[in-house]
Amino acid sequence: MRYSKPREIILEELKKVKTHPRGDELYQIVRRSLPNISLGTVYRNLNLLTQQRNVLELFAGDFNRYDGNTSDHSHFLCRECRRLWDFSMEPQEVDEKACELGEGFCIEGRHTVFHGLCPDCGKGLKGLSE
Amino acid sequence: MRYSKPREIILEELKKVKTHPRGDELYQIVRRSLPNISLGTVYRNLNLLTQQRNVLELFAGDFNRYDGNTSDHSHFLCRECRRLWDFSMEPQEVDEKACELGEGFCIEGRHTVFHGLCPDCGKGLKGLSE
DNA sequence: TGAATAAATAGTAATAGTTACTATTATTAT
DNA sequence: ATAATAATAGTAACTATTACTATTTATTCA
Repeated sequence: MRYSKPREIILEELKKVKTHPRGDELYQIVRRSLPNISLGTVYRNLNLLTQQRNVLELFAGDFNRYDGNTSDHSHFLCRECRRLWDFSMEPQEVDEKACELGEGFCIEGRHTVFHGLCPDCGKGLKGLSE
Repeated sequence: MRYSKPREIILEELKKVKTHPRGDELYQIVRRSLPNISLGTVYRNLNLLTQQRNVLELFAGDFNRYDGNTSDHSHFLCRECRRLWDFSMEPQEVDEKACELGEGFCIEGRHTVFHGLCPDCGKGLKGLSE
């Protein structure tokens, strides 16, 4: 993969923001540094950076969101306002049935999605160890 | 909320399928029983049923998917084929760094989203206990 | 250096999942 | 039954995302 200035700035700006912007929201941010950047360039590079694991693609709420923080952490999605919060609590620490009113978050449930390669798509990989 | 035949069949059909269909996919399924049903009706009712917690809205992969099984369970998203699998393993059981080649699933990571009400939106609720 | 190459981009059009709208139909209460 | 109104069918509109193409730009190698 070849170096590109737009890609460098896209990653840089994503790492700066604490929220989890959608592609088009990040486009608006990046446009402040690169007024002529194209929306497609942002999306294309977000997909690239996701594949390289330089950014995290979050499927939560309604649209794809991107997170420049690739370290393992959870999120909290409010069913009312649809905001996506960073959430440091580990899944196993939380009694999901209880409304954690003390913390201010009323946790109604959780959903864990593992990701990687399924048996079909991981076949080539499996071959390496055989 | 008033009874409606379409809604009854939408829920019934969703509970039948083992996969996690998108709204439009479920529409195709329901059309076999109700040929005149409208796509908007399927989406509207999926949103309703989600609010009532009769179905689970899954944000994983790329589009909204719906799960008739509201019991607590995880999913596995393949980054290659984008299929979403049911996954019985509990988050805490899995060493995410290891490729679980024995099981056939190569787990590269996980993402947990808690859901409920954030401090702002849960204010009314908090008032009850004060 | 400086062409040759091919990857990446800008700008735009197209795609597709989802929602909004409106006239009509169907459910419920009186 | 009849009134009130929630839900629907059908369609149009919306919007996040992707595809396409001519152009620009980074890299290679003579």
